[in-house]
Amino acid sequence: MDRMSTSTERPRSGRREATRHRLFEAAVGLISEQGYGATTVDEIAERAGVAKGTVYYNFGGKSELYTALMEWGVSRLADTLKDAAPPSAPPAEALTAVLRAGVVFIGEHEALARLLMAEAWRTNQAWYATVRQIRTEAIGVISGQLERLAAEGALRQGVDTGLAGSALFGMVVTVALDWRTLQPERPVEEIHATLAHMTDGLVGASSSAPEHA
Amino acid sequence: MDRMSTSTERPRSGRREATRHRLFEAAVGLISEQGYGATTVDEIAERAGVAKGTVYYNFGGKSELYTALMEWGVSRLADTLKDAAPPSAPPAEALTAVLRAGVVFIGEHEALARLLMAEAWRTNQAWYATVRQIRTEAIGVISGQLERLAAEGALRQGVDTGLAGSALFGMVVTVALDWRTLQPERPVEEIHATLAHMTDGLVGASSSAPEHA
Amino acid sequence: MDRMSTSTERPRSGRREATRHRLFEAAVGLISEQGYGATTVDEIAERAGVAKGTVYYNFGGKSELYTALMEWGVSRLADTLKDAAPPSAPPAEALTAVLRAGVVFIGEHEALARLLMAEAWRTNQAWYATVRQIRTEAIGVISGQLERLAAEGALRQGVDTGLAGSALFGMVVTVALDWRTLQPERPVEEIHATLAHMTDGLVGASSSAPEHA
Amino acid sequence: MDRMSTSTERPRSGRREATRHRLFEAAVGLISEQGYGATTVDEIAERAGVAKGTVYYNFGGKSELYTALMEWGVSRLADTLKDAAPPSAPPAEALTAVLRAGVVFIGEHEALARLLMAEAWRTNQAWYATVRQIRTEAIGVISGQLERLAAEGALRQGVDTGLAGSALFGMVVTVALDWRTLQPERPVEEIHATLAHMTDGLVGASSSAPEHA
DNA sequence: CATGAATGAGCATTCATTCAT
DNA sequence: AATGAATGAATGCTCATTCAT
Repeated sequence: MDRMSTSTERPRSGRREATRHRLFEAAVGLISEQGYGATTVDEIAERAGVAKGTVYYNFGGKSELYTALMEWGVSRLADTLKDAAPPSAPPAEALTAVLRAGVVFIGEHEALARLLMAEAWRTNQAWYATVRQIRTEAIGVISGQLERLAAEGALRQGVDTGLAGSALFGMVVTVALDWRTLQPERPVEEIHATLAHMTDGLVGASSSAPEHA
Repeated sequence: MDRMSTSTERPRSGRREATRHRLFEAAVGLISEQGYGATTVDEIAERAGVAKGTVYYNFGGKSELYTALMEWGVSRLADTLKDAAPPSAPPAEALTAVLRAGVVFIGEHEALARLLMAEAWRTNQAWYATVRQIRTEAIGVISGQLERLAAEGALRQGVDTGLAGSALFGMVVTVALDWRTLQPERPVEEIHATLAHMTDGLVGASSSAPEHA
Repeated sequence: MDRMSTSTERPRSGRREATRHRLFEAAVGLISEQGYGATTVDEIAERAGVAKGTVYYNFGGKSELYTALMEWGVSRLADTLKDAAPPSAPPAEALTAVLRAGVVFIGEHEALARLLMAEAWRTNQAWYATVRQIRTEAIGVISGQLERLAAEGALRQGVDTGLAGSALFGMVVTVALDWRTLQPERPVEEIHATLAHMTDGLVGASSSAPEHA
Repeated sequence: MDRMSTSTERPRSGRREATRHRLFEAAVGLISEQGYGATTVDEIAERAGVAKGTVYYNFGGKSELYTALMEWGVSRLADTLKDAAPPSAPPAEALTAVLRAGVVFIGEHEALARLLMAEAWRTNQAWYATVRQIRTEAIGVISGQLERLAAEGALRQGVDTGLAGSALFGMVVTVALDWRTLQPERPVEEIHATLAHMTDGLVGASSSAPEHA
C-alpha cells in the first residue's frame, strides 16, 4: 500500500519503518523506567499507538525488540563518542572532548543510559553480548585516547589504560545519571568541569606523583 | 536438632530469623544473576530449602522480600565503608582506604553490587527510595573524606564534593564489577592501584593543574 | 459492518459479545450452586468452553465478571416486572400480575434468584451497590402498584408502601425458591394463588374481598 | 475425655467454653459481612483474640466451626419463636406475636439472619441440612399457628399453610433485614405494624378487618 | 489449652504469543 | 501491514491445615 508519501514527515522509510521507530521510542522509555521484566508488550504497543500484534509483526517478539532497541541506541553512542574529537586534536583535549560528549549524550538519552547500566553486568541474559559489545566500543574510544596520551608520555606511569577507560566510563555515566535524576536543573558545564578536574590526576603526568603503598 | 547456641554460628535469632537469613542468601544470588523479574518465588524458596508459603509468611510478598534484602545488604556496605578509615588517619590516606574497602567489598559481594547498579536509576520502583538511600550513604562517606581534604586545602579548587563523591563511587563500582566479570584472576591490588592513580588528580592539589576553560 | 448474518445463530454482537454471553451462562449456574467463593475461574471457563485467559480478557477479573453478571441478569428481572402489567390495568390486577410475573421469572431463573438473595444484605462486598440497586428497582415496581392502590383508596390505611413492597418482594422470592427447591413438581398456579390470597389483606381494604379465578 | 459433665453445657464453662464462645461471636460477624468463603481463619482468630491454632484445637476446622455456629445460633431462633406465644392465646394473636418475635430476634441477631438467608437455598453445601432444618423449624412454628387458625375457620379458604408459612417467614426476614440495613433508626413497632396489616388478608377472612394498636 | 512458624495444594492473575480477519 | 480476540503456561499469592513447643 503506502499510498501517498506526499509530505507528512518522514521523506522515505514507509509505514513500516515509522512503526518500528515509534515502538523503539515507546520501549526505551518504558523499559528504562520499569525494567525489562516489568514492561509488558501491551504497554509498549499502547504507548506507541499500535495494536499488540504489530509488535510481533515487526520484531517477532519482546526480546527481539529489546535486542534491536539496544543495537539501535548503542550505535548512536559509539558514533557520538567517535565523532567527539577530531583526530588532529591533542590527546588531552581529545579525552576531555570525548567525556563531555558522553555527558551530553546521556543528558539527551537518559533512558538508553539507564538501560545500559541496568544490564551491564547481567551476564546470563540473551542480550548480554550486545550490551557488552556496546560498552566495549564506548570504553575503547576512551582507552584509545588514554593510549595516545601514554604514547606522548603524558600519562601517569603504571596506569592500565583498559581499566582506566572502564573507570572513566563508569564515572561519566554515574555522574551524568545522578545529575539528570537528582539535579536536572544544573548546567551541563558544571558537571563536565568536575569530571575534567578528575581526569587531571591521570593526565597531570610525571611531576609530583604521590606515593601509594 | 541442635536448635541453637551450641556453636553453629547464630547464637540467637530463633527459627524465624534463621529462615529469613536463608531466604536472603538465596535471593541475592538468584536475582543478581537473572534479574528481579526473571527470578521466581519458587526458585528462591527452593534454593533456601523452605516451602513457598514461607516466603509470604515471612515477608509478605516478593517485592517486600526484595526491599528487605536491599536494606539488609546495604547496611553492610555502608558499615564497611565507615569502618574503613580510622578517624585519626590523614584525609588522603583515609580516602584511599575507603575506596579500597569498596573494591574489596564488591569483590566479596558481587551479587549485591550488581543489584545496586541495576536499580540505581529506576526511579519508579517501589524500592527506589531504599536503593537511593543506600547509595547516598555510601557516597556520603566518600564525600565526607573529600570535605576533610578540602578543609585542609588539599583538594583541587572548584571541585564539587558531592558530584565528585558520586563520580568516585561510580568509578569504583564500575571498575570492580568489570574486574570480577571480565578478569576475576587479577589481584585486587592492581585494581586498587589504578583507582588510586585516578584520585590523585583531585588530591594532588594546587601544583601543576592544567587549565580548563 | 456486520458482515455475515447468514445464519450461524448470533445475527449481531460479534465474536466478543458471544463469548461474554457464554461466560455469563456458565457463571450463573456454577455460582448459584456453589457460591462465589467456591467457584473457580477454571470451572467457569471450562463450562463456557473458552480458555481461562478469556475471562480476564473480557471482564478483567472474577469479581468484575460477577458484577457484570448481576447487572446483566438483573436488568432482565426489572424489565420483566415492568412489562408484567399494562399501564391501563386496574391497580389490584396489576399488582397480582406483577407478583405472578415474579414467580414465573424465578421459576425460570432460579440461579439468578439464589444469587440475589445470597448477596442481598452482604453490605461490604464490591458488588453490593449493584445488588441493592437491582432490588430497589424490583421493589420499586411493586411499591409503585401499591401507591396506585393507595391513590384509589383501595389500600389499607397506615401501610407504608415502601416497607410493604419489600415485604411482598421477600415473600415472592422466598416462596418461589422454596417451591423450586422443595416441590418443583407443583404447578405454578398453586404458588401464585397462595400469594394472591396474602395480598388481599392489603388490598381488600374494609369492603369486599376481590375474586381470584 | 469430657471431664466435668456436670449437666449438659455451661453453668460454668471454664477457659475452653469461653474461647469457643468468643470464636462464635467473631465468626458470625465476619461471615455475615463477608460470606463464608471470603472469611479466613486468620481473621476469625484475630477478632476473637486467640491464635490460629486455637480454632483447630477447638473445632477441628473451618467448616466444623461454621456448622457448630449455625447450630448454636439456630436453636436460639427456634426457641424464641416457640416461646413467643402462650399456648393459651387465641390463634390470631399468637400469630401476630410470633411474627413480632421474629422481627425482634432479627433486630438483635442481624448477623445470624444474614447468614441464614445467604445459605438458605445453597443446596450442595455441607451444612445445607443444618440450615434447612433450622428454617423448617421456624416455618413450622408459623405454619402451626396458621393451622390453628384454619381449625377455627378463621383462615381464608384455599390457603396452603405450608406455603403460607414460608411466605410469612420470607416476608418477616426480608423486611427485618431491610429495616436494619437501610433504616435502622425506625422503631420496631412500625415494622411490625406493616407486617400485621399484611397478615390480615389471611386471617381477616371474609369479614371485617381486625384492629391493630 | 494454646501457640505461631511452616507448609503446599489450590487459585486468581498476568502476559508473551498466535492467528483469523 | 496491521489488528485484537483468544490462548494457556507460568507465576504470585492465599489460606486451611499441621505440628513442635
